[in-house]
Amino acid sequence: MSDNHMIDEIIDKNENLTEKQKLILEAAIESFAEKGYAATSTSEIAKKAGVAEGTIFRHYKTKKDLLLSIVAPMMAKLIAPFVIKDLNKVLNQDFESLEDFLRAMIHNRAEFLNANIPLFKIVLQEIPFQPELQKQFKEHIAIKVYERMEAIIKHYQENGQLIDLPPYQVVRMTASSIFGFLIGRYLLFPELDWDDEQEIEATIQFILHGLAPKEKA
Amino acid sequence: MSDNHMIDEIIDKNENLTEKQKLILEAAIESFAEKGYAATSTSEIAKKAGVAEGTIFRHYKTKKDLLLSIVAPMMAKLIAPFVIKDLNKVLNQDFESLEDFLRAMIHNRAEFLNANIPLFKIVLQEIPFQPELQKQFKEHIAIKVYERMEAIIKHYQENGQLIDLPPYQVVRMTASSIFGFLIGRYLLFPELDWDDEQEIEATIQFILHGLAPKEKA
Amino acid sequence: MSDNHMIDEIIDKNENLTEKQKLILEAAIESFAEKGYAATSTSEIAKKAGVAEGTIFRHYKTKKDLLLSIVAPMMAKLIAPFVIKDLNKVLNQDFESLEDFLRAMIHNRAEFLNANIPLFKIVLQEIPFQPELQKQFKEHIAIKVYERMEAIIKHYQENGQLIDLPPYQVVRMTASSIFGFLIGRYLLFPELDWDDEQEIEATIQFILHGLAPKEKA
Amino acid sequence: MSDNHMIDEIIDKNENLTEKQKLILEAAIESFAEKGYAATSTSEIAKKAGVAEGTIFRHYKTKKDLLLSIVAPMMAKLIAPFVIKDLNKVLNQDFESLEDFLRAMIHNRAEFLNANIPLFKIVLQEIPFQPELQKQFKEHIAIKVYERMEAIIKHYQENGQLIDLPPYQVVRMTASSIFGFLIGRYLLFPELDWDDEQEIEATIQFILHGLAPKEKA
DNA sequence: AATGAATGAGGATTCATTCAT
DNA sequence: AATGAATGAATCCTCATTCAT
Repeated sequence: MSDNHMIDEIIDKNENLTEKQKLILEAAIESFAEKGYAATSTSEIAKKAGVAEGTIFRHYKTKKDLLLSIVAPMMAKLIAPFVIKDLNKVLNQDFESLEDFLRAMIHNRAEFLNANIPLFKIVLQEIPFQPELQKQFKEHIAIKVYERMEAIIKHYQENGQLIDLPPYQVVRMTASSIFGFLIGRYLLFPELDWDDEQEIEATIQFILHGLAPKEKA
Repeated sequence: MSDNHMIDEIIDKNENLTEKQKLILEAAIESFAEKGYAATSTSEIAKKAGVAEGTIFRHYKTKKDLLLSIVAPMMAKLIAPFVIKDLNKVLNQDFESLEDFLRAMIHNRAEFLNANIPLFKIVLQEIPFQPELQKQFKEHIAIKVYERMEAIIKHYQENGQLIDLPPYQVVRMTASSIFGFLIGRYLLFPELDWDDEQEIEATIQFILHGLAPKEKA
Repeated sequence: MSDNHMIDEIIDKNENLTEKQKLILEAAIESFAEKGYAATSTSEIAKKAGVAEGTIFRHYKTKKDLLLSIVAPMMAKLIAPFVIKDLNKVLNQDFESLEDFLRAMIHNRAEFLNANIPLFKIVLQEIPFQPELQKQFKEHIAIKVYERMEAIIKHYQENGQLIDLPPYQVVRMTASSIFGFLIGRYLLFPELDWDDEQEIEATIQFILHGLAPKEKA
Repeated sequence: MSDNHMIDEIIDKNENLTEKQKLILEAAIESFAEKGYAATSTSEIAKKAGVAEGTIFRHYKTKKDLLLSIVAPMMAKLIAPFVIKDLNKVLNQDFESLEDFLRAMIHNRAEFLNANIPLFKIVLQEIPFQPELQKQFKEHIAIKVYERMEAIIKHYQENGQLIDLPPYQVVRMTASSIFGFLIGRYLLFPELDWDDEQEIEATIQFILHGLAPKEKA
């Protein structure tokens, strides 16, 4: 809940930024999300932001710089809860059941994404084409986050709440289910009526049953 | 197996196409998949295809035309098995168990995608930006395919093999799990060693358990 | 006389060039000579040539390419008479006296430059800033040409027509005198009335006396 | 010796200049000499000088102003020794022989240029493109200086030390020889080992012999 | 069917200059 | 005096598209 509204955070509350710079970032996020990075022109961003085109380049050396200055903090924030130092401790104390942990995590990240849909779209769409982003993604998500998740998974496997699959499979299946929901909810069919609580609950149950330990005879 | 190798099918075996046209399509697919539609120039495609720049426009009125002529048949083929007329019949006879049906479907589509990764990438990446594609996607996938799936889901729900959730949720969870695997397998970490049989089997079990009907007292 | 009119030769008579390409070269030469390479814009060249700006870049990858395609052949032609294979032979037979040789050379090169003043200006003005040109200049002029001149100088020193200074000094003084005349004549004060024959003759006499062998007692 | 080190004089010792102004001039001289006026940006100068971009324009209304404020005093200093009021008197008393006069002049100007190579480069390179400079050059060099030289030349012609050519030819040949040396020495081949004393002496002898009066029968 | 020269609008970026602080 | 953010025109260059051959 506390780290929602990335756009606010990386833009409005950032006192290092000029007024114009904020306008540029807002305009860039909107356009990149809507038409993609490559199909958005800097003149278009300038016009939307109400600044001169030169102003963009005073603050961001290149157009790609502008993109990275938007996406990099988003990726950092996106994975932040997975890399807080005392995730493990918190875990043992607060979430005795996997179900509660899953529920907390999903709610937390869903709220975060819900508050940052355009940024999320940009990240999803540009990672395949921007090697810098891929590098960041692999280094942070695939390594730091994965390490944490592995520990947590082993913890729940040891106390018998989780099937004994290789951790990466557990991660893949959980992540697929969660992102599958979020992508359907926010990117594919945002115009439909969604009962978020119920959808999340169903997703949690799906994961839990899908990953339930095998019954022993 | 039979409908694999889209690229071959929509290019090499298509006798309506000039030799040059085939070269253009191959070059375009390669470049679009690698750098994205917007970031690929027609002159680049011409060079890679070894044809004159003008030749592209003799066959495709615009660059977008070229994209659509690549993506539209791919989308059609992708969903083909779900819209064959006698899917339902085949179903009743061939797949008494949901597990067998799922296994057959996943194998079939995974092979298809495996044989058409660049095309799959293009579809995934361009749908968000091309309204024409979105329209096709929604009309075909979300409607035709969904109708079929709904029938099949109801069938398995009626004979007690499937949890009693709204069909769209069943579709979402199943699709998430399958695409989650495929995206990880082919797009995110293609360089890793994957034991495809085992991964698919684990995915099937995850879906089956996740969607197993509630045990009745 | 035969190799005058470089502009004609590198432009009008070159059948490899498009009509437009010729217009571009003419316009570029005129503008570069008048305002310098850096201060001439490609849009200006296009306008003067009556072609679209893009046309320039279809034929010359970059603006610098355009410059080099103008200057390189000029430099080659400029030094051509000094590197013809049988310069030495011709020399012995045709020019028994240093005076005749000097007169022939000066007339020849003066006519050449007279016919190519804008190109000569471009060469002079851009060499200090274009490393590629400096390289060409040093490799061709300073080495190939110098070797030839050295042989000729030694020849005239041996038969007692030339002072016994190091060849590079002889070259420097001769070149200074000739270029000094040409620069004054064509670049600094082209608007004055010059009696070319008389000026050249005076220059030749200046060089000859300046480089006359010391009288022996 | 006394008027060497123009850069020092027009910059460091000039108490009218702010500290920042001095930094700007130094940076501008370095950049203009290296890349040419047109190819040097004001932001580059600002960066090299360690001042804000705006600071340049506080002191120099335009970029061209900055150039002129560098070049004009250089041109003035360059010709200063030729326009001192009592050059003629000094002449009669101090330099009975043309040779001594030439030697003194060459040494003096060579030292001056040696101490101001970048400024000299800028003057040479920008005169062809800056009408203001051409005007100054013609008015001062070609007129004031030329008048003095004419008087001196006539003086030495009258006392039989100099050939009876039109003074402008004498000037041209002398100037060519001297500048020919300086350009070779400082601009074309500064990396070679030069024995300055010997080169200057040879140049003087070349001029003297080249301009020696015809022997009378 | 195929070419490739030609186009001119539009691309990202740099420029000299201004002005509020 | 000095700053540096802001400007928008101009920079070089690329683009998708056209058309005569």
